[in-house]
Amino acid sequence: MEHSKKIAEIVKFHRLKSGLNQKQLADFAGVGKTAIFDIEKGKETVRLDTLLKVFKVLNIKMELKSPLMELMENEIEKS
Amino acid sequence: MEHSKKIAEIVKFHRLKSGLNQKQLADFAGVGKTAIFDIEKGKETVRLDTLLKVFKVLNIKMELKSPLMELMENEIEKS
DNA sequence: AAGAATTTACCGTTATAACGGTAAAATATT
DNA sequence: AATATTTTACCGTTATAACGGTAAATTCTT
Repeated sequence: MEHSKKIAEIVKFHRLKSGLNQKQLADFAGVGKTAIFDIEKGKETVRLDTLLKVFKVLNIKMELKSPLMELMENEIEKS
Repeated sequence: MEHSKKIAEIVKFHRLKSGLNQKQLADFAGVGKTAIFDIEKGKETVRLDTLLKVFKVLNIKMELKSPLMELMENEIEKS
């Protein structure tokens, strides 16, 4: 499954579990109703800040992982 | 630290470890040089697809986490 | 220190994300 | 089945992301 489809599923699931409709989630997140609709339809071209506002309301955390990541954390703590 | 600053750091670190300059990374990712510059400056308003193209080149994976997530995976495997 | 490479910054142009309004379609409720 | 709620879809407007060009500032190399 592509990334945005997974995001779509996750957002919709969390919204429903929170007992919100699209408009309510939009208002809580401070975005337009269209943004929620688009995200849940798997739109790839949403802006990061829009997505993050929605994640915040739904208590979803974004993590980045890579083989180099622990190496990076070591270098940062040295600084 | 805010989200986009962390993203900025991570992208820059990975780019340098890959031995690429901003233009080269931009070309590999199929985005403009300005996009890399903006991401590394912590711009929040980048588009998701732009960010994901860059992540792909740098072998960075995006994961979403939440308390509800395992519940969701269970429900999906039932379907 | 001089020169080369890279990054930062600004610009004008183009494409389009975000928005709210509206209405039809789909879903849920009674 | 009828009604209410929610979602989907389309629209026109506005704001701005993405882009490449350019040049100044910074960093790296010799």
